[in-house]
Amino acid sequence: MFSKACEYAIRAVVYIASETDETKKVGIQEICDHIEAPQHFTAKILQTLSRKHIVNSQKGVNGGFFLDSVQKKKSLKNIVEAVDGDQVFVGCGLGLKQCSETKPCPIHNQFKDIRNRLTKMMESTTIDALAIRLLKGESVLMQTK
Amino acid sequence: MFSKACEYAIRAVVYIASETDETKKVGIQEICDHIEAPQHFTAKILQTLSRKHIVNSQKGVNGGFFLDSVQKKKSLKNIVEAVDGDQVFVGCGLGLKQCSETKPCPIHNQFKDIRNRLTKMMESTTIDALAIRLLKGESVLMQTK
DNA sequence: TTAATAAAAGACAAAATTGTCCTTAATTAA
DNA sequence: TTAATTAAGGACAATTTTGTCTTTTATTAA
Repeated sequence: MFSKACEYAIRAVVYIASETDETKKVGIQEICDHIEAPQHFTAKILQTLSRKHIVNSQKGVNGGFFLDSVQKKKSLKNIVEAVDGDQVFVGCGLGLKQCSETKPCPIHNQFKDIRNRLTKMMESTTIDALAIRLLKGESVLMQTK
Repeated sequence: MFSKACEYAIRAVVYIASETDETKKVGIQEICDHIEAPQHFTAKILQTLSRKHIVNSQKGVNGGFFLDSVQKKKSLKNIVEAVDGDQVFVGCGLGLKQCSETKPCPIHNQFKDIRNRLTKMMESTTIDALAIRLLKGESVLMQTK
């Protein structure tokens, strides 16, 4: 469904949201320790997200990544689009470039419904909602406890 | 969502279903011409599907690929599982190996719903239903007209 | 039996994705 | 101002996916 990069991105952002605000940051090492993701690869992904203002970063002593209150209100869809693009939300299920209502692929209508539901789900799920549940211990980000 | 291999697989199988039966076959060249897929790559995929009895194949003069009436009644889910495996139907949205009801990832429930709907959709969509619509001109398999 | 045909199979090659390592730039505490 | 710290950035490597080409095997029509 999503690329590895996108999976790491969502996990990293939710973790950052759960641990930071305008006054408190976390470093890449701590992030990756808590989401079990490759450090340098994840750092690259967070660079992208930082450039797109989905996360904030600060270099130097006491630097790190953080999300402010505005960023925490954003939806998961923003993260996915920043990392994987929008094909998962709008693309044809069979990879046809010109799939449309007038020239539909064989599964056009069925697939459109799934895609639209996925889109709505990702739009209506906010980063902070997930961060709060994580803090309550109602969800996990690591493969192994 | 699906790999390129899986997209080609579905397109190829629907085309084969629309053109063949126990008495009539199509060759790999004709298949690929009609679904705009790379010939040798698609041939490999069809070998896999043939080994898994999702399509039939016959070597030699007047050989080719075909689907019998039993195979045409199968669902798309079989094709996807044969090519991409079952992760798209059962895997965690964030790539956690140990995501479960008791240790859910942050989007576990929302994602499970999407996954289940996708599964049902692919289970309830049969190859012959798509082949029939294709024959009626109600859907297309090519990128360009 | 032979020649033609068509899928199977294997060897590669290209491209994309994933992952690692090292250097650079920015920041701050001392 | 200096040293320590931390993200940014670039180069590169490994792996996976996608795609191509050639040879082999099976089948059948002549």
